[in-house]
Amino acid sequence: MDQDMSQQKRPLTLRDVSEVSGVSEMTVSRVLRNRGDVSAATREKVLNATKTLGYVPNKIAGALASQRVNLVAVIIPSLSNMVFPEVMTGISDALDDTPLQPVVGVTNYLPEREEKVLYEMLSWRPSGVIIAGLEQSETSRAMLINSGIPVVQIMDIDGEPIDAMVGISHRRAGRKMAEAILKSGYQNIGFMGTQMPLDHRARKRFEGFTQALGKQGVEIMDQEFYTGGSALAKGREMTAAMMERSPELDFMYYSNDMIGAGGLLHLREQGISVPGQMGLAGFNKVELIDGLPQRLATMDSCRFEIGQMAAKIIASRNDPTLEPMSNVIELSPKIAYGDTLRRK
Amino acid sequence: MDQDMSQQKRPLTLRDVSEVSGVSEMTVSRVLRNRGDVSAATREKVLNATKTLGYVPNKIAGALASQRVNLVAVIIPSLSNMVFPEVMTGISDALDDTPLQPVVGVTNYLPEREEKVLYEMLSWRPSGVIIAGLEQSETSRAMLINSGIPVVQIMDIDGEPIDAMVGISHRRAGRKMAEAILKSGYQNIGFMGTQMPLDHRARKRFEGFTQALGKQGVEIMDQEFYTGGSALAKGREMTAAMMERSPELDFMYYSNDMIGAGGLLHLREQGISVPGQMGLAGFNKVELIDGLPQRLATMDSCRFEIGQMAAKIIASRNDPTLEPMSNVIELSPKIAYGDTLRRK
DNA sequence: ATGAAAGCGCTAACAT
DNA sequence: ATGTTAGCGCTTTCAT
Repeated sequence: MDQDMSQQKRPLTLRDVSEVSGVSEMTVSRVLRNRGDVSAATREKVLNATKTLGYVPNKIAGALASQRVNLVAVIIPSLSNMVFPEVMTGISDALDDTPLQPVVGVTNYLPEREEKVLYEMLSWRPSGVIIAGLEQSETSRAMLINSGIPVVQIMDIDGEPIDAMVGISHRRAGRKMAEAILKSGYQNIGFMGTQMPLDHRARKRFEGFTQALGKQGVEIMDQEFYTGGSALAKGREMTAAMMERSPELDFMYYSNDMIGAGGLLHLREQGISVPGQMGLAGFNKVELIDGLPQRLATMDSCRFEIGQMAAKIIASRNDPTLEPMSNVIELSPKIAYGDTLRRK
Repeated sequence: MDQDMSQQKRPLTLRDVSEVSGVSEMTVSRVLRNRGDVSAATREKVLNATKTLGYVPNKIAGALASQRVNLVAVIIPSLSNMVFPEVMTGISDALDDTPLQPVVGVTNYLPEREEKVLYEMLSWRPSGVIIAGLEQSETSRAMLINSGIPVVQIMDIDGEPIDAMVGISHRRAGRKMAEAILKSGYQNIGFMGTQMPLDHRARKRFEGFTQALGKQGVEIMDQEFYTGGSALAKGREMTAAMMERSPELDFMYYSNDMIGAGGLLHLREQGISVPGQMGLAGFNKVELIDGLPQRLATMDSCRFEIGQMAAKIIASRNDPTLEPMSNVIELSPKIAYGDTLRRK
């Protein structure tokens, strides 16, 4: 029963499989990669050997030899944001029928972290890079360009891509929401969101929003920005404070659904009728808040599709048999009116 | 200004840096890794060369040569579960002052996916594996044992580890909650949770819970299990259905905070007083629901610390200068009574 | 303080 | 259908 347990430490190599199965390393390699013609008999032998030995190939060596690494670097600001796990799901989904595998790096919204993570990732020579946002540091841009690796910037398309980009126009999203709100008859509008410098996409939505209001002669009546803490609680607090400050408000636009949900809960507790006395809208369309007493008006940020398309671009660049794809893909988010933005 | 742009494709190698800086590849390598003695002057020259060239080292080659890969494989069932991103945060936190880097693999709760992901990960010969749960398939266990790599199983300690484990006892967690509920005077208890086979830890909590109730002669009065969908909405629906079915209930125990939050919202809308008429408790202590009208009673699952400790174990195994650590670390979750479980 | 040689475990390219 | 030969770009070890 017992094998020779004398030294269990050295990892197995192709050579070991070769010896056990009695064929050359090269043939073993062929079997393992389903390459070239191998007779069913040898194939069998080799597979048996790998199984009984418990051989796991060494991709490090394989990658060095073949100059090919089937990894896609995915660089995102955070995992706790709801949004990014869904992007990941889209990426995994699209990569599932390719040999490519995603590897995640998290930057915590810090440009310096981004540079470090990117450097680490690039040092593995991945087959592609998917990175959130259009605004990277000069250093990061230089690294990406220099690498010669396919790069897809995601989430945002308001700007110039390094290579390819797929996302939505946050400016347009902000504009569309502003127009819908005005059209519904609301006039006294407050805004709540994340502290801007941290979040370019929220900033762009805000810019689009105020711009579209301005075009119709409306100005934001009140605004407030937060950082950190539980978004639900923050939404609650900010909404309370803003109601206090600006009682004439008849609409609250939130830069994300979670703070919007907090606001909604607060208003309902106060007995303020939504969307009658007060309209509300958020952004992202997160499933998480689906069980609230009312469905918050929002706008889909298309994150699953974004991940999917980005991954498909990388895949197409790495497989000449695939259709080449456009380098700029704009997705069009639609307004979900829910129950907190009355329809005109 | 322009360099020779004739061929921008070939990635730079140590050799390129060596030529530009006028020192041997070996010395360049030393500088880049801060190894051995290098004069300040050469150091300077080399660093300049790497900077101007934009050289990024090739870790594939480095890893093959040094037989060392500074990656830690982290294998978790899902990213959209709230819980796991926090584990990741703990891991990153602990790894930040080491040369190690986490790489995430997601299994979607599927044993076959787990095997595949594990195989892929192991083929990169990481310095450690952190994997969620104690129950892996035979194949997965064999791979882990065979690999000779340090393995830390996390989240759960009710069982035998392959190598090391850090987590909480979910059985004990279930028991403690049952005892607290009974002590508070509730007697007619309903349970809602995820479909069991998918989630061993929820199952263990349930077992501990019913066992502790049984000890005091109490049986679960009603129970319901769900899969998929928005947890908040599910909690709402299940709670409504259960109230209908079993109007005598005076306590609802939820296997996670999100469905508990849904239940809470539903009950409040129905005008049922919590925790007077009905007590509630969840599990996990997720910050996400902090802004609800009442704080749900819950139990901290210690996920940040779990990630941290697991990462520290891996780090200590890879660095002989670090203190060796215990292979079994049990964390003790505390009950947070919140506003939905009255204190006796 | 610096350099030269060997080889990590695979695969590409060429035999046979 | 199978085997042989050279590396891939680094780091280890040993010289100098």
